[in-house]
Amino acid sequence: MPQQIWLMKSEPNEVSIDDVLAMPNQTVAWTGVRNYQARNFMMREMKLNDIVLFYHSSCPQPGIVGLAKVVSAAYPDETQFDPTSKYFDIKATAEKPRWFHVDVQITQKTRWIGLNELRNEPLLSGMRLLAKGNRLSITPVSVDEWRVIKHLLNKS
DNA sequence: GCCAACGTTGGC
DNA sequence: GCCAACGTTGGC
Repeated sequence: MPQQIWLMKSEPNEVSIDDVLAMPNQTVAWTGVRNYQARNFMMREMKLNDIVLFYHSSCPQPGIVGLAKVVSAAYPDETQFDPTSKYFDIKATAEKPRWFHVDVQITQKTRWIGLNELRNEPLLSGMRLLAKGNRLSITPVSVDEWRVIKHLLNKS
């Protein structure tokens, strides 16, 4: 499968792009996903070196704040086994883990492209992120949408 | 804090 | 398998 592009949401009060930049290798284990569709994207469709748009959600300035890439295959999310974690899942076992995730490495902090700016771009009207009622924390981005976003990034 | 929209759970 | 009730997401 050719390289794909993804948009991944993170809440900056949990893990901001600056938090990730401060981590070893600027890499974060994308734990805590508890939605099957988002999990399945990571388990079944993500490939090494896929491009990731790093998005801040549930915050005063929601939007794209950086670029990243997928740097691991999917593996079991340790937080599902930890009773003290808010992501603990009592139905998950080491033999049959429920939740998997990849590791993501920041490649570039970019300017902020706010939700409004994305919405105001007609060429992005089909973006899954912008679909009415979308709540998925991981959404695919088409090659055409990626091209438009790269263009936006090159503007001031 | 509100609330629309969606996903999950569990009784039947 | 249906679907009501409940929980979560996330922008505003």
